[in-house]
Amino acid sequence: MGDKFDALKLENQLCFPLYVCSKEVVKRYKPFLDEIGLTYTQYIVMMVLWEYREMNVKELGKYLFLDSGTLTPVLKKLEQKGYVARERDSSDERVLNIAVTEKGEALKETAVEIPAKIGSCIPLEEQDAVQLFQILHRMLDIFRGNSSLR
Amino acid sequence: MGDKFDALKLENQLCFPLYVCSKEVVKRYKPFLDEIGLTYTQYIVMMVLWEYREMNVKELGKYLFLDSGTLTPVLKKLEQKGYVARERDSSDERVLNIAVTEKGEALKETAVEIPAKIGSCIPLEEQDAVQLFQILHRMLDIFRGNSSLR
DNA sequence: CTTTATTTAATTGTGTACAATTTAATAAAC
DNA sequence: GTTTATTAAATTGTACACAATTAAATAAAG
Repeated sequence: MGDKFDALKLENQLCFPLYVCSKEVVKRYKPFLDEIGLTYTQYIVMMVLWEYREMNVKELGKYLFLDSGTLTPVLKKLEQKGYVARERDSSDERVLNIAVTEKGEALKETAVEIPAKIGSCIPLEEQDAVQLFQILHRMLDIFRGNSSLR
Repeated sequence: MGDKFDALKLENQLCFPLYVCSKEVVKRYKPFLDEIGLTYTQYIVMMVLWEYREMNVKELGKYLFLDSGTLTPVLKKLEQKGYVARERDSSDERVLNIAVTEKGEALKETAVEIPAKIGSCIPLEEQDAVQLFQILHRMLDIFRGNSSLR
């Protein structure tokens, strides 16, 4: 029937399955990311840079919803691995530009195989997957402040 | 049009918005959880214990998708705060039972207000929220191995 | 009964995440 | 031109999250 504490039950939350599904899906990426020696966070940073070639830390943070406290060590690690170059902007020394290196560009050729391999990591019917994709992207737009995109 | 690297674009991923939305929603819980002095992880542990009163670490981990490396320090913190009691099982000393204390039970009365306050943390139309809830719970069931529940 | 295998938590090490502060550089105000 | 405010990264501190290992207890096999 339900008592006054039903609202506190885990099964009635939207947040909890969101939190768990996110973690579980990311966890399923690991074997594939291990093959190219990247963590999930490093991977999404590289995805942005593969697409845009160069971006500063602030822009990267806005795009990925991560702050400098998270990005700084991740970018230093990617620099160590030789996939990105970190260089201060010549016209504004506060800005740090991150650019893909040739080695980083080469990694893209291996990485491009990953999304297909990973398809089965999200155990949903095609229909549900599409629905989920749309709803989450609508939410993302709102978080980005682009709610006008409907 | 799209090139051979389209699969690597962030906007084409399902995982990324899942990852971001999870973090952003949890972040929006913070002001409310601060009021009762709990972190999100501590909160979901308490939610299980408020419902079941007592559970051992292994069961708790299965329920929350967390391992002892995460739970041990969280449970010690909750014990410090006086909300739970940690006691070895008398019939099997390997098992650590976690039980809500009276103080923990008292906290429930304050916490019950939280879910309602938080409603607006997920910026979705009612219809989308219901859809999302159903899809994520289907996914959760599969992760739990209960795929037979349809 | 003793050796071996399994199970449960705890521990260790690495990598995020994020709030809050600090530092340096640039811009704005005076 | 100097003071003041703002901005961008880096740093610091706290709290997960998880893989891998360890330690202790129990169960199974011999």
